[in-house]
Amino acid sequence: MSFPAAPALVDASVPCASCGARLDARCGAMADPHLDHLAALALRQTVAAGAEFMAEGEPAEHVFGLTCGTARLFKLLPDGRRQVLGFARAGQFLGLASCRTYTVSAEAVEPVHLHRLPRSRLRGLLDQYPMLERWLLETAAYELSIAQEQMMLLGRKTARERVASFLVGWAAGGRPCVPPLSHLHLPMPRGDIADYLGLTIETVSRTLTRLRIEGLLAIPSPSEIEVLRPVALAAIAGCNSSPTDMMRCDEERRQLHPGLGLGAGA
Amino acid sequence: MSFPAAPALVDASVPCASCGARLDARCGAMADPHLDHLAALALRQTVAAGAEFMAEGEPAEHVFGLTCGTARLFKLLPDGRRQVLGFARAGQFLGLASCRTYTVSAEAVEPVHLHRLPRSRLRGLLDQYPMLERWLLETAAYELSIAQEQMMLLGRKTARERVASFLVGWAAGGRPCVPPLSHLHLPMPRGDIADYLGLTIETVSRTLTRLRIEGLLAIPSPSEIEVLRPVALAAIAGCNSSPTDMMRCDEERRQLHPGLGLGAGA
DNA sequence: CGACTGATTGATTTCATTCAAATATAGTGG
DNA sequence: CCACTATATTTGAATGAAATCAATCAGTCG
Repeated sequence: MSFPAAPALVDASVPCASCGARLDARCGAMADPHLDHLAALALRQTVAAGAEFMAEGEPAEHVFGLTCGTARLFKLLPDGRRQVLGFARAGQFLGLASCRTYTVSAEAVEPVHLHRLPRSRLRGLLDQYPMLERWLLETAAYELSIAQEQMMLLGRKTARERVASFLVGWAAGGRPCVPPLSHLHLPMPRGDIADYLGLTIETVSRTLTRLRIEGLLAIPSPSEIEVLRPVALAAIAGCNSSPTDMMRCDEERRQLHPGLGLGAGA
Repeated sequence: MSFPAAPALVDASVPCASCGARLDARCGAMADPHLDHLAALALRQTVAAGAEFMAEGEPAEHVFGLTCGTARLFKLLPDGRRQVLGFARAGQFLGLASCRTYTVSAEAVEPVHLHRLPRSRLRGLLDQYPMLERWLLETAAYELSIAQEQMMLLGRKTARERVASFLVGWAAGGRPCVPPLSHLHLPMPRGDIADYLGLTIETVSRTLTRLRIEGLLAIPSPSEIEVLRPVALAAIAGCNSSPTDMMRCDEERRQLHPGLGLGAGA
């Protein structure tokens, strides 16, 4: 709806906008040897900004591993209302559905590099590398806890709290490692943020403006946000999903699987 | 908050309100041989209505398998606002957290029978039975898709659509098998439903009344609801999460793991 | 039978949405 | 390089759906 008709998948010669890498380069994620093997079996692909590469209801024939860029995961209601379920970044897996068809759609927010692995091959890999299955299980459990935190946000938080939570989460997000960034780059438009937070574009904009006026943020451009008072922002976001909690949680994950930082996918 | 202080865990001599079974009986779920083995290693326990048996933030020392009754899973904000994440019924697993502490709390809505398995033993079982891990992974992926559907509901549906979705989901829920029941028993109070749908008690009540006046429902008592026009109700609920979709999805799961019908847990 | 809890109904308020307009930003072709 | 167009964002005013505040009603239990 909010986005132009997908111009289909695109070739690889253009360097990735956010990391400069090309198709054959890996952007630093997926350092685990099992995942190297997995990557070797996968097709590499570049997806143009705005293009859909996974569609709710379509046969779930592949799993995807993002190596570069940002994607939005979403569902639509018949009348066009959209819920953005999360933003996937380098290192994340998509398409681990439990049934024959995808349950969510995914589009590139900015040009995305990904590995496309046929589901049939994944089955074989799982048999070959039991640790991979354990890792996927932990990842799925982690995704679930993220989704539950978002349910808390959508069901019970105010607009102000939602926007603050989003910024705090995005700051900690891609690199879950300490410390949360104070300068945020938001590659997605306001409409994506609104649909992620269960708000409208106008409310997101107004709320950001208010946080700016109150001196918590600076907003040099719509896609660049400077967090001036991170502690105050985290306080508004609510004690749950605080950087501290999430970091501790992520820390444990990293000890199990060094070199990886995963987030919300499906 | 909304519930009395948990009167701690209770002994086993009282028969389960909803199934009549006692501690040593299994209520028909967990027919899979691996799960039989799992059950043999677990402590059996009865939890009184209103009692909390899993607490967000506490060390995640056990996983739980419900054999009888209904539990609510929830998270709290510091100021007491509550989000109910789901209702667990017989056959569901709880406590498959990705980090050292539980990320959600669980309370019995009505008296609950459960198996309490030390996490350390689960680790061993996973090594012993690779299929169990695969099954858990599929379950987690399924839970995730349920959570995403709920995010759609919380972020983008109206009160009317939320209540309709809840009723449709509950009708299909416990027994995902066809056909959805027309007579629903709701063991949880209105406050639980409100906190599950991101609404207030009053709005839930008003909405149910309106659906009753419009001839879609009959409400002989607060906990008993008769669905008079299931198709119309499903239409209000929205095409997504329609009985048809969910049933197809569940059907696939059942082919993989006969004798089990799992739902939303964490 | 009162006292208590949970559910329903009513009156009013409020926060976010909707409708509408202005402003900023990015992209394109002359 | 700049005017011009299209798109995204911000801001403003009015509306509305659900929340809040406040009784009333209906079961339960000692």
